Amino acid sequence: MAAKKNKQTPDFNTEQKIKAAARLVFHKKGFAAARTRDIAEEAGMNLALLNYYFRSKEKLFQLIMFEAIAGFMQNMGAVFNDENTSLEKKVELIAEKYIDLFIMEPELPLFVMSEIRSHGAEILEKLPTVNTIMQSAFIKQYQKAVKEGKITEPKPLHFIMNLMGMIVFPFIGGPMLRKVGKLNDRQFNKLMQERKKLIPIWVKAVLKAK
Amino acid sequence: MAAKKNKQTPDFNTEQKIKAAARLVFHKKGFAAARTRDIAEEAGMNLALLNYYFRSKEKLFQLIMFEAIAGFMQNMGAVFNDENTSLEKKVELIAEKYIDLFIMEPELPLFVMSEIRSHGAEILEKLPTVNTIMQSAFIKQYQKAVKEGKITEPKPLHFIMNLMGMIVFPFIGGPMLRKVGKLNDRQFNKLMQERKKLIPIWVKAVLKAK
DNA sequence: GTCTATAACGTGATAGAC
DNA sequence: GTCTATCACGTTATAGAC
Repeated sequence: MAAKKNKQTPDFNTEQKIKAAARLVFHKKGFAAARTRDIAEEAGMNLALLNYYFRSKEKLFQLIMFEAIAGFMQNMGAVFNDENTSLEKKVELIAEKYIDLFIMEPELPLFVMSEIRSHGAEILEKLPTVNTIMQSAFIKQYQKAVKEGKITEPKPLHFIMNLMGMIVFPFIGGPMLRKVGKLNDRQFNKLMQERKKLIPIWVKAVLKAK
Repeated sequence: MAAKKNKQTPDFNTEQKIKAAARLVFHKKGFAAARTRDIAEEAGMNLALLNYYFRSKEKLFQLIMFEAIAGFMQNMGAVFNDENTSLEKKVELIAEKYIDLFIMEPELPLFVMSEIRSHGAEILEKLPTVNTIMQSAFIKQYQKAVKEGKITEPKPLHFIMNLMGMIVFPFIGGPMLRKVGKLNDRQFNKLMQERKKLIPIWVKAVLKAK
């Protein structure tokens, strides 16, 4: 605390400003379409600063991408592997955490999926969770429930596709859905809030469908 | 029929070759990351030909984009507006047509969604169906079923999100899902084939969930 | 119609003054 | 640390020979 440093830009320094601007522009346009000049302008400063702080567009992108992936992971991993929560509870937690995340950063899902398409393997390598999902507590619980006849669809992958589809698609198709339903941002977000409660109910019905 | 023309490249002319190559490259990389040189090389010919036939990268892209959108539409529109098929039948038709389409062109959904993000409004204007969905026979049937107590969720938009999410997400997240489930292309496509039958069943369960 | 060579331009990155 | 000016390079597009 004490006294503020007597520098020109006190609280949010330029490095943070550039990073915030980079996140915005990269998420919105993707790596290839984003121009370093866009980012500099968005940050309200000169292009040269970007290279001064981050060396290159590529380096800056890696940073933003890593944080985006980390955002995806921190939710997933812990929930999936917790042996002390039921399958139902896990679904509730995943729906709630992801929808909250995507309401805050609506461009995140499409950004990550698009960049995986381009940079493919390199990015997927950085997702350790991806390799462990099929051994998680979640999967074991699912398979147990199948054996006990509580679930009709035997393949957990179908279930994951359904759950993630219901959660992610509205954000991927956001612009189109706003147009279809003539929704403004507030109305759209309200729908997403509803889905936090509804998805677990729907998913439970799917599990017992036949 | 008669005799073939005595030209060098008989059946598939260069224009078609370039278009096919452009579709491949644009779908895979998106507009910004795609280079005209990539397209020319993919078509097995020189860069100059591309400009000779299509004037510019932008023009060629517009063409590919338009066809991609048309692919989306021709399925949608007719099915949604047919007053002589039941709600259940419509779901079956949509699931089947879209999954067949996406198995043939797996990059299509992510391509269209990504480019809508970048080019936004301009592209959505070209989707007349988008504006008419909420007045379609499909929606009227849905609302009627809600009134009759056959459906618990009153908002058709939630239903559309769920249906499209289940259909589209596996292709959007294809690379990730292959990794998660350690699936090769054949196994992945087999899963998608299964989903053609399963999605209508699941969706029916969702409609009655409470 | 198809090619090679090159022009015209946009973008990422750096030099150097302040 | 921050700016302006500029370089270096890759990419789109075109000119012109064949």
